[in-house]
Amino acid sequence: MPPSSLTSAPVLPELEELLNEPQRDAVAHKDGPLMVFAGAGSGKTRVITFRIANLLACHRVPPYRILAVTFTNKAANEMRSRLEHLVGADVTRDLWVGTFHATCARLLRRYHEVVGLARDFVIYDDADQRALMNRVLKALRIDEKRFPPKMLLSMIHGYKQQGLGPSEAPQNDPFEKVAAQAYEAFQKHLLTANAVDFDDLILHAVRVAEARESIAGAELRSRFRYVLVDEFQDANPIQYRLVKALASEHHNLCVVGDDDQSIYRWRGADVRIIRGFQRDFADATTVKLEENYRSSSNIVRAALGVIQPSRERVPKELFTSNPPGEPIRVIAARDERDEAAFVVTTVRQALEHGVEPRQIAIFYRIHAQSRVLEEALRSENVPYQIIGGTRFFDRAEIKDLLAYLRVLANPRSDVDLLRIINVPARGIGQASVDRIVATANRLDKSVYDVLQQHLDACGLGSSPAKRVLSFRGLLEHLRDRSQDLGPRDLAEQVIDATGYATALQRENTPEADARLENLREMLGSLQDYEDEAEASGEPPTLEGYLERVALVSDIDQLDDGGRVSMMTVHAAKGLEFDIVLVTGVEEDLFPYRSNSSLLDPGDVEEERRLGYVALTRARKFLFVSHAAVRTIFGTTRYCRPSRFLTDIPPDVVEDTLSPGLSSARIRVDVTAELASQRARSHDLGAETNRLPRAEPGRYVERDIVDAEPSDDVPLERGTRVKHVKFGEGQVESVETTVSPPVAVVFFPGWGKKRIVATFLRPA
DNA sequence: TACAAGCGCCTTTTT
DNA sequence: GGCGCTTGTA
Repeated sequence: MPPSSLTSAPVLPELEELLNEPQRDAVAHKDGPLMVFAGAGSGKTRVITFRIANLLACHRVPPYRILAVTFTNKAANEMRSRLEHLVGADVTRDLWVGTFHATCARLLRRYHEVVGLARDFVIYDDADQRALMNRVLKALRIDEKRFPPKMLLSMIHGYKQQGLGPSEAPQNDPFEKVAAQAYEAFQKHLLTANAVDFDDLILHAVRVAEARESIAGAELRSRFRYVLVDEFQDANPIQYRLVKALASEHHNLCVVGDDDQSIYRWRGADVRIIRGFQRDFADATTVKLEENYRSSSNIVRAALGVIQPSRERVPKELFTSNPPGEPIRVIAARDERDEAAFVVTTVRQALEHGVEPRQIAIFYRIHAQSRVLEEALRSENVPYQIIGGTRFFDRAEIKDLLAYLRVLANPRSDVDLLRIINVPARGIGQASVDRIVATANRLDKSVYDVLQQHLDACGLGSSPAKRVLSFRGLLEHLRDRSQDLGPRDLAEQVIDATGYATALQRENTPEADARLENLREMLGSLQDYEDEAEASGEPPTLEGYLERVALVSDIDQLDDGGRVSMMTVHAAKGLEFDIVLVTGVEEDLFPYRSNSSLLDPGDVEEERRLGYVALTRARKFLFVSHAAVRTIFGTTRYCRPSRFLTDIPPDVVEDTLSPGLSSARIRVDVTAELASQRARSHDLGAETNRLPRAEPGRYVERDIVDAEPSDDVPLERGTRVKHVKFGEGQVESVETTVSPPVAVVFFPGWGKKRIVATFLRPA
């Protein structure tokens, strides 16, 4: 359809307030490649949903010809529900809205034979992959010490993201040769098991879509008249290839994103893809949304201060018409407990002033920080919920039950079968399992086939063989039942007939009770699935449930508004709150640096973007805290305030002391130090991100007591102090970024001296 | 075979 | 500090 035929159509009124006229035309009516740069808080999701709604409502594009891809289920659900509001559920039902993986899975159920899979293939998660890789290494006699499975899997992951098959994998050194060998065997086993991993979902779909000579390929390339991608800055190369292929016939590829919010480089996202889109599609229209409707202008300015030193960003001028609002509060705390005390006090005050808990969020860089915060909140009876963390479907008992169900759906899935062959314990030991697996490898059969037809070839003793036979009988029984039972009832049968429930009841411990409770919760999740399937007019099937579970990270967090939220900054992307508290804003924690590795400039850039994401989540109040001493992973370290703090313009900041520091017998004036650090960095203009610089081995591991000043006067600029050798002097400045803290003191007759604070006494 | 003590490691996380 | 994996012992 030529662009001109679209432009005469009307536009949904809601789009008017968000965009100026040329932007509106482009988003609502324009065909061809379209790229929308949407700054934080600028209404990104609104733009993409309105484009879809406009295509449906004003241009009469059939819904099944539109594909909208997201990265998370949450984003997909949200988009779908917004569209239901705009154009009605009966229209949106036929839209293709989903995550990359769910969309590919759906396509592959249709085109499975093109890539050699059966229709009922199963999806392996990370743990399944590890189990499979261990088996592959054993069979190939590869030394796990020299070639850690984790590293091989990550190399394979890399190849798949580049679209390289086993035969195309590089083989330049011995390591790569082993990796290529493992890759080939790994894929062979997946195929035998009729299984795919997450990367394969995309990769297989790309293979189908790119196949020049195939009917399926041609069909797929012309299937979608409009393809839209949300959060495009998170795309990895293979995902980009996929959407390019899917849009190759109609050229209506619309991508929406913000390179400043690209925070998933470590999992393959390549920010250069969004930055290079205009180069790849010379005829693309670019729209920039630069007005932030979310945050106070102080918050916007603070966030801009953090992102601006970034070197390679696409130029954008984020602005807001909102009033300045409250200053950003930067809190210097003594240690992580003191920081947590500050957080709790602040949250309580907000709640007492009538702020709803759902409007308050506490962020941290890594999960390990959450425990101390949790304890503090719990002791003060502040209701909280943790978003993310250990996932329901990662629990052992849930994975066990799922493994049973997956074996029933697809008996060839060896990883699942081996997981449950002796769970609950039924006397089939490692030795027996090894023999069965060796036989399967030798005959090139699945383990299930070996149990069925080649048990005598395993060379088992008579009593192990008897037990294996009884396990085989159990599986047969359950497979029979799976014919006439719904997924939920079948799962209940599994829990009973396998003796799993009995084994847990016999344990009679709180842990076992919790596991039973989790199993019941999973039955609830099966029930939900059945109800939903019936409501949408589809028959509930075991396969349907398994696919859903494989592609959903968690049972949807019940979003009960009565709790304060805690989460990592990564989990916070896409959310917004009136009050945000960002904790642990210290060098080596945020930006994060692991014990071993140095920060390369690319890492710092990504951490900087992460900082930008954190700050832009706040609407009205923003608190940023750092501790002078932090115990994490069992060791205590001295911490300097993050370089990002010095990038926040000083005039939007108000420095604050934590409860611990303001009541300390001696006050080491951290805030004054921070202020002077900030003043210095601003003298240097745009180079602010250079200060202070990360260096290896900076942390001193020492007993925490050393950090606590032994004196009882506030030690800050102007304080009169006495020193054993130099006599009386006056403090000029205090450095708390070194440990123990050091003061620069002017002693008449001696001049300026740097003195460790503990050697000073009040004059 | 099963359980317990010991070692080593440590982001972020969806799907 | 805590989890997962390995090794050692009953």
